[in-house]
Parts: sequence; structure tokens; C-alpha cells
Amino acid sequence: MTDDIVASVVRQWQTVNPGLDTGPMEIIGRINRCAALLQQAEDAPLRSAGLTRAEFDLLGAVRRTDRELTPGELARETFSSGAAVTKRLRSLQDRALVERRGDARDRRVAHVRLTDEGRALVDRLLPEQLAYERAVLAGLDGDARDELGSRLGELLVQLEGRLGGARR
Amino acid sequence: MTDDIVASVVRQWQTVNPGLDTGPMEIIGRINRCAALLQQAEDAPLRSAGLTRAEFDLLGAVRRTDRELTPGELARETFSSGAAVTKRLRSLQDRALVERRGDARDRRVAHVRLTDEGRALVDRLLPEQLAYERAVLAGLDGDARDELGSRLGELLVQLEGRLGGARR
DNA sequence: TCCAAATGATTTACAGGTGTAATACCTGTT
DNA sequence: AACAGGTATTACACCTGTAAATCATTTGGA
Repeated sequence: MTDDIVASVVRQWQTVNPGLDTGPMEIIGRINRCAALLQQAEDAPLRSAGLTRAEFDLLGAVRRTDRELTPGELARETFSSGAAVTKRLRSLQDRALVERRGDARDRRVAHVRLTDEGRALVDRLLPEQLAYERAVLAGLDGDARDELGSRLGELLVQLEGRLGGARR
Repeated sequence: MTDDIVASVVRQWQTVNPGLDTGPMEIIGRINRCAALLQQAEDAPLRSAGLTRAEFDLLGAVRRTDRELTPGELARETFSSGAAVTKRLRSLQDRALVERRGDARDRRVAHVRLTDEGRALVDRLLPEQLAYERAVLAGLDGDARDELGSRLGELLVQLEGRLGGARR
């Protein structure tokens, strides 16, 4: 049983400040650290396809909802600012991965959909990502995986409730 | 038992692409989502203290190791580029939170330490952060917390092994 | 009905942080 | 004395968010 980074960080804090209740770090520190490592690992294949993670998330959001989305909806769906979505859409449109269509009724809004190429790109990249993730998770046995997923789900519900988790 | 965001995203993918093995999303999607929500929540108190999260991480690294660190060590410790560390150090030094000292032997390297103010700031902010985290985690019972921490530790070891987790 | 104000969606302007790559400097070795 | 390798900084380009601007729609009286 080897130690992970967080365990050694916690030990350091305990040495330097023994009164500190470092309990939360064991969970939240690990979550942050896992997320950072995963992003680093998964960004490489995306970059080699010419995409940012944020761009991939945007394309994925359109793909999985299976209908046209407005920029505003995309901003909410991908948890980024409207301005960032605008810039990403321009770039993706220049590369013919998405198309914009104006709304007939309300000329303020636009509708975004994937081009065939955009859709094909997502459908090629997503299985790669999932395969990598599966490989990482193979180090845990099945019960541990199920447990982990459930517990994370409980925590995520807590977090969503505590922060304006307004959601459809 | 309510649904979290990831559950609904997974459902969307299953509807649109039933052949997809979305299993890994249940864990890794949740980790990413939790990390994003936590960072958003914890950045606010930091900003009101005039600090970036990255700056706080840097100060924390110096505080917990309890000795002077070089910029290079800080870059490795905080998982960011050397250039970013340089800029952060300048800014923190301008605010008198850290001090630089040149090495007598090897004049390439510098040694960074906290000023009294820097140390006081970390010691004021860290308990706040931990208290917030404790409040979030209070929604899970003790066994669930222990389980979650252990499982995340196992996963993190996997990830560190798979990526050059060179670590003391 | 008509118009002014309020509301709303999106885009543009600007400032700040980050990483890569190029640069400056230092050390130890041959 | 030159060079190979390591450390820190600077230059540049890019991405992001906040805030302001633009344009369209809806609303609430007169």
C-alpha cells in the first residue's frame, strides 16, 4: 500500500501545525488532485485533434442533447461565460465543426448545431477518452468502482444544492 | 434520492448513442464536476483576501514544507510552469508576503520564504477553507466519508503511477 | 394603439493569468 | 578556456472572465 501525494501533504501540515483538522483534505484534496491529473492526461489527445478541452465540452454538449442549442444554453451547459462561448463558436465555425442558424421568431437568439464533421469528430474522440478512463479505473476492482461512483454522486448532490445548482 | 448532473448527462449519451460504454463517466465525470464546483466556491474567500487560488497554493506549499524552497521546487510542488511561478513570486513579493534570498553557493538559484504577514495570511485562510469543506462533507455520514477518502486514494495512486508521478 | 422603459441575448473591448519557447546566467567538467 | 547542462526570467501568444455595448423583444401606461 503506497502513499499518494495528498497523504504526504497532510503529513506535512500535521507536522507544521498539529492542531489543524486536515480531515477534509483527504477527500477534497484528492478530488482536486485527481481532476488535475486526469485533465492533463486527457488534454493531449484532444490537442492532437486541434481541440481545447473547453471546445470538446461544447461539441459534446451539442452532440448529447441532440438538438440545436443557443449560445446562452451552451454557456450554462458548459459552465463558462457567454463571452467564452462566443469566441469558441467563432473558432469552431471557422473550422466547419458547428453551424449557426438565426431564430425566425426572436432575432436575438441563434441556434447552434454540429456539422457532419463536427459530429464525426466527437464520435471519434469520445470513445478514446472513455477507453483511457476505463484503463485507469481498471486498477480498482468492481465493487470499489461502484462504491466510489455512488459516494461521489452523494457528494455532488450536496455541492449542487449548496451552490445555485439550477438545472433543467 | 435526487439525481446529480452527471447522471442526467449519462442518460443523454445513452439516449443518443446507446452503444457507448459510459461507465467511466460515473466516476470521472463526477470528479471533474465536484472539483469545478469546489474551486468556484473556494475562490471567493480567496479573492476577497486579494489572492488567486494559484497564489494560495504557492504560499501553502512554502508554509507546509517549513523551509525555504527554490522557484523550481515550487513549480513542481504546485504543478505549474516555472514562468507562472516567477510571475506569482514577483506579485507576492511586491505585497510583502514572500521574500527571496539568493543562494551563496550557486548564484543561479533563489530561496523563497514567507514573511510574517504571508505566514499569518495562510494561517488565517486555511482554517476557513477547511471549515467550508467540513460543512460540505457533513452531508455524508462518517463511514461514507472514510470510504470515499480511501477509494480516492487508490485511484490517485493509479493516476500517479500512470503519469510521471515522480515524488520525493 | 403607441411609445418609452425595462428586460433579454449575444457580441465586443479590455485586463489578467498561463504555458511554450527563447534568453540570460551560472556551475562543474574536460 | 570552452562547453554541456541546469536554473530562473523574459517575450509572446492564447484563453478566460468582467463589464460595456449592441440590438431585439416585451411590458406598462397614456
